[in-house]
Amino acid sequence: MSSGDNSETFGQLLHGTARAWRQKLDHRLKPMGLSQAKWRTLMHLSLAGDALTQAEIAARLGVEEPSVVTLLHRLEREEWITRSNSQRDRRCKMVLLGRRAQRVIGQINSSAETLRDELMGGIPTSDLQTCMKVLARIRERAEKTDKVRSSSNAGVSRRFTRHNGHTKQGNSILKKGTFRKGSK
Amino acid sequence: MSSGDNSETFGQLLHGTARAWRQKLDHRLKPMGLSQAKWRTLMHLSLAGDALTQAEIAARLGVEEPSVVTLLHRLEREEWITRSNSQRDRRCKMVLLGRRAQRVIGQINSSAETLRDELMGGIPTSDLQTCMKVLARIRERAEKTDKVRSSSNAGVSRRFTRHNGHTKQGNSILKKGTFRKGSK
DNA sequence: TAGAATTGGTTAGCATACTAACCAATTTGG
DNA sequence: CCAAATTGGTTAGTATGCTAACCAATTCTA
Repeated sequence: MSSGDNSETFGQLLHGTARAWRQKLDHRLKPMGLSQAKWRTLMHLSLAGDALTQAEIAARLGVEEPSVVTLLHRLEREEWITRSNSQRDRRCKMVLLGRRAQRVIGQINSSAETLRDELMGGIPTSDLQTCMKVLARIRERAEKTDKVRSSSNAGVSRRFTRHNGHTKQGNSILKKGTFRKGSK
Repeated sequence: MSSGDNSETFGQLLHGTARAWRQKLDHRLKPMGLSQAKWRTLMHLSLAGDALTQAEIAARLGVEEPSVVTLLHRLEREEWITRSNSQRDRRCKMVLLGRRAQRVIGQINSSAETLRDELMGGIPTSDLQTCMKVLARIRERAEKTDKVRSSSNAGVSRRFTRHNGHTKQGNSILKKGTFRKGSK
């Protein structure tokens, strides 16, 4: 019981605010067939002005790659984006804004911007800056990986678990690990 | 382009911070078989010190009732809580902390509190207060229902859609609406 | 240059939250 | 008192995000 034990925890407030904002934006973008997640993806593609790989998109969105896969599937199905194989690296798929997106991207962004202004308008700039400073500091700490104490068994255990055995091809040799935990 | 066009939008920062916090807490609570959503539910039950209805829980968590249903199912399956029918109101289910939860609730809360201190420690109290003030103001605005302009057709359209036709019993008469949008 | 490690992408399975639509029970207004 | 409205809870379907495990391609290294 050290710091914020007033009526509401800082964490509650933080999450509640983020949730309310997301909900509001989702609601505004819905008539255009979008949502916050989709809009953010398109926005980053638009900002980049160029094709991006899925890994780059994941990094910019701040989410994991598997999450991006489904997201891009939906965006592709609705023809917001196009995916093609890279020439230089056959592992990569290059993601491009489709025509449909290019046409309405401005309108979409301005919706998000209007909301931003509605929500933050009238709040003193210095307060906003303080707030952002605090948030940035908290996020920075939260993103630091917990000291994991991986002393004894590092990459050893759990090598034969296979909780779902979907070995598409008949390979019988396990490739072992490939851990990739704190990628960055 | 009025307010926050620096390197990162306020919204991005807000969501990123909330996400990082949640992830971190989930990670810490995982060894105890919990997650943020579950922990918050147990915490509110513990604070109340008494049985709560599902609607009350939803309100305190700040989520919709259908979300609570699944959440409570999981908590019940894992024996963190108990549900029983209310005597006074046969519609209600009273939710109680199970023994398992009562035993470890303190430990769980202190985990969350430790994290809170780690993330917010060293930040000037006045900065934190400014930040909370800003967040509260933003949330308040975001939670206000968008003026919906429901002038012409209010409860009329979309009455025969039935995108999923799961009429458990054979009733052929539609009960129509029961809208309940901005309940509070 | 061959094997190991890394990197990009995917699938399966799960957690969390939503909306729309529904039933059952209770309250309310004529 | 009875019909209408409201309230508590549920189900179906979907969106978004995660981790674990995997394949294919590329890069690194001994």
